[in-house]
Amino acid sequence: MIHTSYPFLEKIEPAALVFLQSHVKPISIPKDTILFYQGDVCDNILWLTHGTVRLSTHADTIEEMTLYHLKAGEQCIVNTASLFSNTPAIASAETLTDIEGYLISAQSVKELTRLSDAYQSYLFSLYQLRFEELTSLINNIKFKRLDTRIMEWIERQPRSVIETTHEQLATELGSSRVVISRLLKNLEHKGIIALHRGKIERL
Amino acid sequence: MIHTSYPFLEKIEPAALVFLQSHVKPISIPKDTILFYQGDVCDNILWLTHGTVRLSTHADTIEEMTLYHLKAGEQCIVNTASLFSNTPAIASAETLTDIEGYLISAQSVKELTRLSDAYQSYLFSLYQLRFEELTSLINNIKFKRLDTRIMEWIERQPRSVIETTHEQLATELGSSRVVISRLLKNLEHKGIIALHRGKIERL
DNA sequence: TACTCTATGCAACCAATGTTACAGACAGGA
DNA sequence: TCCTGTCTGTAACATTGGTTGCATAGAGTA
Repeated sequence: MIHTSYPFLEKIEPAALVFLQSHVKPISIPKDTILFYQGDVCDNILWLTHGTVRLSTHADTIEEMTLYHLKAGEQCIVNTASLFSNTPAIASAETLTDIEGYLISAQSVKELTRLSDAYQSYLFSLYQLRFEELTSLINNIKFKRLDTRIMEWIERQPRSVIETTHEQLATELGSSRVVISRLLKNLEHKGIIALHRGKIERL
Repeated sequence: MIHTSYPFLEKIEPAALVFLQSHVKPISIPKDTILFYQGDVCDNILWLTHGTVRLSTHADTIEEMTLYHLKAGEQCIVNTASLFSNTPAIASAETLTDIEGYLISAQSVKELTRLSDAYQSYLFSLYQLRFEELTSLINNIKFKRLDTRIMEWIERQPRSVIETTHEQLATELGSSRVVISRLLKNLEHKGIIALHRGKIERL
């Protein structure tokens, strides 16, 4: 039996729900696990109920940058796109926390899509969300300076004391540790933030 | 009566087809027309049957860059996303050629989505396509040098003699004319291309 | 031909970001 | 306490791309 906050479950058709109950598999995965690599072809779908997953792309080099974060109630679009069109995933997925959720096989997901309009429109709305986020990311990368992007990132965080290292922020924004440290120090001099070991404090 | 190469029409349900025939409006629009601006809320959908439309974002400044090109048989995702969720379009659309197509009102599109599974999966596949393109664009902007991006752009063009100005290529790639000219000249010195007025020749 | 508009070339300079290399500070465990 | 790994600070330098300003070349037309 599924216990989850997935939004489409509220509207799901009875037949689809019955189908689902026998075709999902609960799963727990520890922090810092790679779920799939950019280039893999996915053959099942993760429904995340607890925790966070980070999706990132990299080019030929080691450099990488975060595309978006997957949160509870969301199905990963990269995962979905790879599975449905049987093509290599265009990003890598890595757990940022211990996570819990359900696994659904490719076959079951496709069957569910046939059975449930509610599920289809859920997928559709997810695509729209990610599409907007990616476009906004392109705008940021292309037109905004890195210090501005750092500030906006800081302001997006829920708490004023943010537990992160400069290194982590660097991979999040697709930059290097040294550059981030330098710009953070500037922001501190301007009195906008305070820096501590492993923490950034928004003032 | 609709005459078009839209792929989902081959599989469309009879009832949906009947509905469609009385709810689309043929339209012709000249070259270099803005269809909508970034920030507008779209209230109808364009089905493009002839010509090309360019979708571009800009930040606060005048700088802009091309997100993707819309071709015959494709429905614009930015248009769709804005219409369905009633939110501002995240990009601007401009005709690159004279275009022909059909206009469908917001209401009719929503009705069509209810009536037709074929249409739904068409939309779905379009989202996947654009999603992959955007991710790849992010990768290019972030990790590739401009001369590489120019070369890849040149290689994507169907003919070896490409009719474009440096200025046009600059807005396509989100750069400036001077920089593009400089890098093109380098590529010419390396014997990769030849430059003529208004033309770039791939060697 | 002369005029004009557009496209291209080029030089000098600047700003943003990345790289390399090293030093010092903090925290936890032996 | 000492040791070790991690995190942060900082300087010097390289590179990419953007900007400004001007010169010149091609193409069309009066």
